[in-house]
Amino acid sequence: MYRHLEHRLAQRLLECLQRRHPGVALPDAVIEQPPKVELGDFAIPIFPFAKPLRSAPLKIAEAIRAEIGQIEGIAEMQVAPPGYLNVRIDRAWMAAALAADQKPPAAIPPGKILVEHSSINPNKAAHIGHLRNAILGDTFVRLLRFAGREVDIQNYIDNTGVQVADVVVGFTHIEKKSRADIEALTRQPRFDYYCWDLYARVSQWYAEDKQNLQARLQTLHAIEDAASDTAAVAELISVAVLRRHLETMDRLDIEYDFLPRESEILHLHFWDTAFAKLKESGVLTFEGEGKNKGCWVMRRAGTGKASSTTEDTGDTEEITEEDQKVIVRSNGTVGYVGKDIAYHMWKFGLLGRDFGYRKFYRYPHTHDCWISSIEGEKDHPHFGDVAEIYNVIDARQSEAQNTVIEALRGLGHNEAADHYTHFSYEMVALTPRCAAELGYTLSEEDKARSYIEVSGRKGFGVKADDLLDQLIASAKKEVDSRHPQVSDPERLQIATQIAIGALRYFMLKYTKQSVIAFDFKEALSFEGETGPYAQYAVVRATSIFRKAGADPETFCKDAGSVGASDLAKNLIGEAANEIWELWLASSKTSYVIDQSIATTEPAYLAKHVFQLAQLFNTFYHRHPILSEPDEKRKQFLLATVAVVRRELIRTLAVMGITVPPVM
RNA sequence: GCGCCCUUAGCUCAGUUGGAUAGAGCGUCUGGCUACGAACCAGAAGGUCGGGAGUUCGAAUCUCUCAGGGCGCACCA
Repeated sequence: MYRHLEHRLAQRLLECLQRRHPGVALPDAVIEQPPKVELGDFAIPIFPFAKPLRSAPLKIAEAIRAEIGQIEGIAEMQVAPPGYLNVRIDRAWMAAALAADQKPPAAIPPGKILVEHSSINPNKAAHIGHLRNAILGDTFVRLLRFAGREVDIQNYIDNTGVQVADVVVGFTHIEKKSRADIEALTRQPRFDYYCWDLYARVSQWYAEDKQNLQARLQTLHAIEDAASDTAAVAELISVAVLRRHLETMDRLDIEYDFLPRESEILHLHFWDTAFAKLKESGVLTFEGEGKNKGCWVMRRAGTGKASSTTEDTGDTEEITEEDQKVIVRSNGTVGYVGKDIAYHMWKFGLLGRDFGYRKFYRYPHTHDCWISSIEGEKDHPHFGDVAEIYNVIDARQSEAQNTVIEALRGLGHNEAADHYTHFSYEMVALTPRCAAELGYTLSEEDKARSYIEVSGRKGFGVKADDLLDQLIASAKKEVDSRHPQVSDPERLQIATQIAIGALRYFMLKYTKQSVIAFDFKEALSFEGETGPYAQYAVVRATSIFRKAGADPETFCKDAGSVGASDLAKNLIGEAANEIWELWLASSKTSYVIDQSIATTEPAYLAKHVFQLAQLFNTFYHRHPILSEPDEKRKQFLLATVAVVRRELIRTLAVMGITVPPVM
């Protein structure tokens, strides 16, 4: 509702000014919130209009106030020095709409959106860095779906790269395991943990003797031949680890629709098709000399002149060696960026080829996750060919991402490039204290740092499942002591919901560009600005209704529970400001979700959820509800609780957080 | 060397398109449970928004500059 009113206000303001001053070019009106509720609900700074209208801000504000006329949902306007127009919402009108859960129609842009996230190398257990990626991506998907968009979720699997090859080397060269041995191991629980340790050992083994790196090269080469035994082993390992990753993410209610794999990009000749187009369009040039002799290269993103300033002749200008990105190596093999270009052409439906598909993993509620395959099943959903994409990939890969975008531009697909968003975020590192707790010896230099980067190669990091286990155990202890009368399975269920709430909120409360310095103490906290804080507010609200013998879901819909006159009586006036703030905050769900999408910043939603919960807790303490003697007043207070509860549950759900019945 | 990002309270971070007195959480100190559950609330202390210059009616926010930190810049992914 808040969003709707804001739009209406902006539109009417513009109309009013245009009527008064026909033909004058005016800046867009900025609508913000006043620092205090006492001042009003919207504040419009009039200063930007002073110059073009050659008049004092206060005078203009006064004129608008007098001439804008009646606006539905707006009660009054006040001019405030030095030049604001403060607008008050018609509180009873807004509250009635909110109580009835009215949703004004919003224009939904057409076209499907593809969100790619997680994309964990299938060679070892997922760690906290991967959790940040998956939680950001999954939350963004939920934001888009809340806004009415159709979304496909993809998780790109690099199953033919060095990382998988390294673990294969570990099994075959260090542990000398047979294919049957490995197959047996993959059936063990948490096979990904086994690989985590083995991967670290392999890195160690390479460091011991550079000759050992020969094994990596041979293995890497053998994997590319789909018929080889090595390829079969790699497939065995990568599929088993991938399955573990899906299980881990499933614990957090994170699901995928499709898992495109690099092996299919290779074997279904996506690259060959892309390569031909890239050569034809001149995006790729062949280097005849220099250090990149024999390679096909393109200009690295962000180097050289902007494409718009180059002459239209399209001559392939010389790219200095420094600015060259090798796409095809001199031995004829294609690198990661090249495969990514082909993949992204496919995403936008620009390649003219498709994957084979088969079912891979079934989520509860009969949702299937599909995986790429060479042959594939006859009937399958249609993937790719989308209007917009978001790639949740950490900030370190921004240059590679931009190179892919530039390749699309070079191919003439500007529209696709414009709808390609690198959803960039910073890594999760460990505080020195946390690293020490994990048993790592730190150099003096490291101790002085504010954070230390995790390293899969060294086996240095916090595994996702371990963190979840710890969170659940910690929450379980609390629930056990608070609710001894509840059955153990139920207590575990509650503890799990709390753990997920804590984890997801923790990963979402930081803005994307902030490096998270991970610390168990903070991550395991259930107090203050945390998920459980918000969950607790809902539990309290639910509890009130339980004791009142009413259903919070239907309370407001039941006709006559709270009449318009009661809303007005309880909401209008200075004394009601505090409760009104709570209603106002509850009205902002769509507004905040729009902002989060437009800025690709889920933290904005997290902040809002916390603020709403905080306002509710304050209200809760100040206003005893069940003991309220005035029955009409009591009904109003209950309606307030019902509305806040509904919006908290809604916004938490967008963050992937559910609320237990008690906690 | 080039490119991107960061520097706000003791610590960890918000601060949306430049707007009214810069905000949270944690920690510290002081209070509040005969309960609509204290995983909570009230209050206190704590800030030259890294330094400097500029643009503007107005700058934590934009520009320039200096200092400090991080991350990229492979025929790796």
